Amino acid sequence: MAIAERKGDTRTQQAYQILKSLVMDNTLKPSASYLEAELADRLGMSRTPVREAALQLESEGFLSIRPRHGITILPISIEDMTEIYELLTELEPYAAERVARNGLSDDQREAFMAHVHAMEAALDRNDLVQWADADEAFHMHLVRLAGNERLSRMVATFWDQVHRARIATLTLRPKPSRSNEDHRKLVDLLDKGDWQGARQLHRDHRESAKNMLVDLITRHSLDHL
Amino acid sequence: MAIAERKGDTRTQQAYQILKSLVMDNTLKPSASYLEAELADRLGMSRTPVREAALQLESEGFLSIRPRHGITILPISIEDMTEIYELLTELEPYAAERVARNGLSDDQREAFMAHVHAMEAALDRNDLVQWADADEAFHMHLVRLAGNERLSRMVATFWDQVHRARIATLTLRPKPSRSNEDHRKLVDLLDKGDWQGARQLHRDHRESAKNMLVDLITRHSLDHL
DNA sequence: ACATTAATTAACGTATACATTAACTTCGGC
DNA sequence: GCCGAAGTTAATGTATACGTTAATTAATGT
Repeated sequence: MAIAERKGDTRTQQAYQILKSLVMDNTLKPSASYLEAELADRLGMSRTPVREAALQLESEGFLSIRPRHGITILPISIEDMTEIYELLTELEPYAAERVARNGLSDDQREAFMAHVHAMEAALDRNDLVQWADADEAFHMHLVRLAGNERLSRMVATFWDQVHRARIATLTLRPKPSRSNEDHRKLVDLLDKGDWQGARQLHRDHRESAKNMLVDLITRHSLDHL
Repeated sequence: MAIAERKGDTRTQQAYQILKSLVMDNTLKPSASYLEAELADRLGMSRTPVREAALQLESEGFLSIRPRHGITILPISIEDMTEIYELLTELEPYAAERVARNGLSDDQREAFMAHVHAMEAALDRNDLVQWADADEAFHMHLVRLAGNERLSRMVATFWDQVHRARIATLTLRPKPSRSNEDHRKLVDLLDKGDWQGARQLHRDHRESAKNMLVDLITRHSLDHL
């Protein structure tokens, strides 16, 4: 069944969005291969926009186009996770520092707190997927406020790349109540303009997230998600 | 005149490499627009590979594809420079830390020193372009040794993006002899495993490079290179 | 002369056609 | 029964064809 048209104007953009979401929500399976024609069929368009979208997604690390083997969805290895989390451990604390240096407007603090509340509410409901969404929204809000366009795009891509792994490990990890606290504290430090504190707190936060995840994946032998 | 074939296997890859170098060496002028057909002609191929390459280059920030206005080479604004240098100021010191933590093999130190010597020799000859090349090679060597593939790619793209601006300002800036010293010192710290020193030194190095360049561009009203 | 609208053009987005070539299959030899 | 070579298939890379639509020009009315 062809998937409904999407807002994105050109077919190439549609293909990009749809394919990316199919990869991220695990509809297209990691390590599996799909032919251009196959995907084109599925999206109800010709190979051209699919190819263009696939090239894009390849350069962002979601899949690999191999001449006779089709389009292969790349599994997420521990090495990938490590690389990405280590970079996020540098980049997000930098964002936190920047935001703290600028201070928060009322609206901005509101937005942060809205995400924190969403996280807490989701956790109360035991809705881990919602929690993960709110968590991601919080982090992206932080990064966007840093005011560096390229930083935002990079961080967004990294989060997208590890999205599958995060979701997959959601039920295996301990309840992230500690994480919620951290977020509250961070907002406080940002608000106070304590950039050193904010940077350090967020760095620790990222580092323990990394350790937790890598550990989890190793212990459960979940390489190549 | 069509440009000679290049090693890259597929025409799309060729187009990517050639277009990128034409942008970087200022053959395709910033702010100027070129039609797909025009570029295809120039490269002696059809629009298809040119389009695919252009999409790639657009996502890397080298140009912008606007429906009826052709492919526009993006000029480098002060904001771009600032964004990029600030990110490099985070990312490269991180690389320095990683490398220092691992220590240097003999080969690795040799490679570093080769680049330092190339920089010094170029400076003696007053060959600023060669100096800039060696400088870039040094930094890329550092980043690659950090062992994070994604980090290498990001940093490489950033250097490529500001390449034009670096070259353009080369003759305006003071002789970079201080910079050469810094590089020597850095190799020393990396070798000794002093990761904190290496990180700090390199951070300062990056920061002053940023300030120098931004200052230069502002003073000479060179926005949008 | 200027503005508004219609007609024209041409660049792009997309589909399709086609040649190339790697993968697979089949067949024959050992 | 297994290995290798020739033949076949099919997926890709690339060119090209084509319809759509924005920009431009022409035309008309005031």
